[in-house]
Amino acid sequence: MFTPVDKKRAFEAVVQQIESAIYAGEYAPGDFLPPERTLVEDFGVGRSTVREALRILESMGLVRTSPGSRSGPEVCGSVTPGLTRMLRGAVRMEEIPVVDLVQYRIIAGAAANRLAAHLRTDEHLERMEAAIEAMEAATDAATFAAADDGFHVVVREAAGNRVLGMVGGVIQDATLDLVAGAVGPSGGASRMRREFIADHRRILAAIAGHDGDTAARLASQTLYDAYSGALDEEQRHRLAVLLEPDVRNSRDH
Amino acid sequence: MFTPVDKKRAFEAVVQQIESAIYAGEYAPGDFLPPERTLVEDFGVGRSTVREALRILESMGLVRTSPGSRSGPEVCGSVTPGLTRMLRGAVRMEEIPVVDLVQYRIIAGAAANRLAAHLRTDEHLERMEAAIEAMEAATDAATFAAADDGFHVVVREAAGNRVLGMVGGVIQDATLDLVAGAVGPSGGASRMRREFIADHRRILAAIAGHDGDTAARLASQTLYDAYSGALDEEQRHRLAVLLEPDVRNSRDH
DNA sequence: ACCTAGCAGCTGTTCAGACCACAATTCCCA
DNA sequence: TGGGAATTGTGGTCTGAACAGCTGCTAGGT
Repeated sequence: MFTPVDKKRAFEAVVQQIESAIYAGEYAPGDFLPPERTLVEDFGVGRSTVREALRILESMGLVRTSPGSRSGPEVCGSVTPGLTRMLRGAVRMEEIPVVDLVQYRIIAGAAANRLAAHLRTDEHLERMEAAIEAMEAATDAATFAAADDGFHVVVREAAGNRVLGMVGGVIQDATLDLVAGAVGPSGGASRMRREFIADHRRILAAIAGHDGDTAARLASQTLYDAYSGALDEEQRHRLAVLLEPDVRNSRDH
Repeated sequence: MFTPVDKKRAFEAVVQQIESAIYAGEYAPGDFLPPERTLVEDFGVGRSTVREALRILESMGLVRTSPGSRSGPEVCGSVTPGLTRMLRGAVRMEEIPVVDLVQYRIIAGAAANRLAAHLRTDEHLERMEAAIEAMEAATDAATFAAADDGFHVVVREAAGNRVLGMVGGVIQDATLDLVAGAVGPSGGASRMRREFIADHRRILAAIAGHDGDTAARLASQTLYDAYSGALDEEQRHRLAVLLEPDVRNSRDH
């Protein structure tokens, strides 16, 4: 019946006020908050309180501070770096298994490719083609992974779903080092890499042909092939469930 | 050629050291960091620097501080609440169109139901049944929406994917007021509500029968039916794309 | 008139010291 | 032996100060 009374710490109240102001649109990305010393007067708190609040907002990716500015902390638009950082931390804390990330990529990737097949413009196709050519031209694993990254960015952009785009980007960033290690172990063994590129060409062809089913299926399969090597049997099963429709209805109960 | 020199701020170095120590397992969840004043001596920095670092770690969900403790900041076990909080803020700030949210719910809901059909336990089924009964017993729209919410929570839990669960929860919260307005306009017109409940029963039956395909298809259709009334023709098309496999390959190019 | 070097002011960053509120611990007295 | 009061260590807050970096203006020279 009783709601727990929130004994707010001062800096939390400051965080909430600034956060609300940003979410309410009073400060657009690129705008500047008042300087710290002004915020001290406005909020009626001490300097350290304001600074701790700003540190929190900065770690959330809402604002950015840089010395020498004449205008105060800058409100920045993208929160994704902070999200990526925290997600990586969650993975490192073993709070989120890697297989969950891969599974999510398969789910979201299939949907994004399906949507992209319906909604893509010719400009998207050109950029996908450019990304594939960058993959072919890559000499080291990092560049290759970055090019692959670029391809999927364009796909998500073509899909036109903001949630899919934002979350997908974060998950992709968090798994970036995985794909680098999985597909291209630096020099040699470029067969897997060529196969990987060929997969992307097939996906591109399906998207170009407005064939959402094929694009989704190929994208899922390619992701599965790229990551399955690093997973054990039970984890692979959890991924394989997503690849093909069930053919057995209420059989294995 | 030259890489930008990273002029670290003092508190960032402190954050990194503590963060690494936690990730390295030197501090297990439940352990206590040294008190602030001790950290001041260890790092050779001022108290405010240590405090700003602790605020960042706290906003990431890694540590938790409470006044009066005799042991210092506590290392938290779960980073997920912080991640969820930040994701929720990001969704709010991005001003994501409603159709994108619904589209995402269809995508993620289908996948979650498919996975749940394979991985659910009997306990999950009981809780889903309880949620449906709560929907039947609901008298006002808010309670009804909350019960529906609870059903999907169990489904995501049964699906066993942390990312899907977390993102799905945030998006569901963002659309909670929508379903309340769409399905049950308070009193009267309970036909739509009964149909909605019947849909959930069918989904539950499919999950109980390990029929992932049917569960996914029903879940997508139910969501579409619930929300499509609030959308215009072009938006409905973007949703309908996800409902059934393409039967037309490279036809409408 | 134009350009440039230098200066002043504002910004964030860090430090030191002090005080308060709070909770756990300890100690003393009934 | 039990309970309450004093102690102690903790986080939370504030103040004042000094420093470093950037910006924008200004004064000087060309």
